[in-house]
Amino acid sequence: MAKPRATRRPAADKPALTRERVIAAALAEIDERGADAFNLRNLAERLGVYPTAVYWHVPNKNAILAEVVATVFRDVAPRRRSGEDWRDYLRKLFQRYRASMRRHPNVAPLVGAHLVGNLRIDFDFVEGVLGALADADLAGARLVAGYNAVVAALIGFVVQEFSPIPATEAQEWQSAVQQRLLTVDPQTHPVLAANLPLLANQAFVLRWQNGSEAPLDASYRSFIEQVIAGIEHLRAQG
Amino acid sequence: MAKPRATRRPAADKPALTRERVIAAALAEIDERGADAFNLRNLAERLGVYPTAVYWHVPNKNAILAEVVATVFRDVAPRRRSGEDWRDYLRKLFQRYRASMRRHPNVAPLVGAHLVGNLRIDFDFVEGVLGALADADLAGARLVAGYNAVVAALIGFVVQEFSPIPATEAQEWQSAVQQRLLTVDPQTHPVLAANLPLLANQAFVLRWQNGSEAPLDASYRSFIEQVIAGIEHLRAQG
DNA sequence: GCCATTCGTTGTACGATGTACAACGATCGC
DNA sequence: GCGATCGTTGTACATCGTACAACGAATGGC
Repeated sequence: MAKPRATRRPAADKPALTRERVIAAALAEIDERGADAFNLRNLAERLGVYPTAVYWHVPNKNAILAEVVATVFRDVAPRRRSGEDWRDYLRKLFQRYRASMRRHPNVAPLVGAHLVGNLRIDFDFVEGVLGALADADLAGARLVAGYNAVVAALIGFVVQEFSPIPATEAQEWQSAVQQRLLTVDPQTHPVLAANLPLLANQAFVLRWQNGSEAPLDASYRSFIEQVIAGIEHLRAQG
Repeated sequence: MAKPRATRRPAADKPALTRERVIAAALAEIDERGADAFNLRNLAERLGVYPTAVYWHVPNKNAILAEVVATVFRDVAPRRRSGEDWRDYLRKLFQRYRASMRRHPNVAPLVGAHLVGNLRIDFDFVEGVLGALADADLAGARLVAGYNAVVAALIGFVVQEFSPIPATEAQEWQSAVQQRLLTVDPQTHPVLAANLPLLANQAFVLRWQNGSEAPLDASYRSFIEQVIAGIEHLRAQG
């Protein structure tokens, strides 16, 4: 649907509804209210339009969400500089991906949930990763394995870091986790008990805030190096 | 809500509604229809009960979903055998986690989406990972970094591997991806183009089926070794 | 410069869904 | 036996996605 060959309404009073404006407004809605609370009526209200008007530009809600995700991660993949070390390229890619997510943390649950919308077949992204790994002398099955590892790691860490707590349960969740942590039994869980202060709110599963409020910067930096070490291991083996 | 000190209805004709039966039925519903299509009316129908009856045993829909996820991953963490190499322990944990997900692939989107429900503070799981890493001589900040890396990797890969395509769009999606792959330009995306046959349906973002239909066994096996190599790298550095 | 056509929006409507709430009956402790 | 409590029935409502039918405004052909 929608073949807007030219702006129809030159300048009535509203700035003319376009697919791009719909997506941009949707992203703004999600940023402000969260992905769960996102709905078409609020979106329409923001656009100053009836709810069903947006259906002219977009087939359905899911398409909007997919488009929003694609927008957030447009141009994450850095251009490959000739002669650039593949390690540096991966470092840059990981940092940029996380930076994009940090700008719009509320889209995190949308990214993790579906195959659809996972970087919707962004060939530049794929080629970026593959090119780096090819430079690391990976080919064939090892190239595939390396690629899947990088993508899984990249998306996995960041999605989990920034996935938000459902707003309605935020306070209860916070104190529930904190209380739970006080009940750790040093007999049955010695390492956890011994490292509680270090882990509390700084480790997956043991957090009560997400990456927006309690970013895992140090862990992520280390994670990138671990991923690279994993690739080094992969290329070293037969 | 719900302090069933004893089975109230001994054996009228229905087998008595309990929290456990509600969760089990919810899991069955999700297995059959997918997480998106899950709703309380179908759940109630399966239980032979009015929709609002389940509210006696469970506060709301989200709680059901969280409980379902917890059920699927109950006892994923293997017991730590004394003297067992930490590498072997991690290998086992990774394989068991994936096996659990494979049994109930439709819960994958629930796992990825929210902090809540992420292995809902299963201390045994946490202690398992921490214990293995402590055996690898990690402590302090490096222990935290290793733990976060392992959890992110573990959940990230498997969630993405098994996250299902929304059923309604399955066929269109499949052919859309396949067609898209035929348009790859070897000039701008040489590595991708050269490896298309290897990557098609076997690599993230380039798939049209999920892990239930096209499992990434080889990639996952390699991934586990890469994670371990990452940990080795972490312990080696200052 | 008029008019049929197409585009984009306004309105209306409906079915699905989560869940609040008030009966109401069955069961159990006494 | 009887009152309190537990668990279920039944009703109701607000919210949401989206189908569908007008309807008006810009446009291009004449």
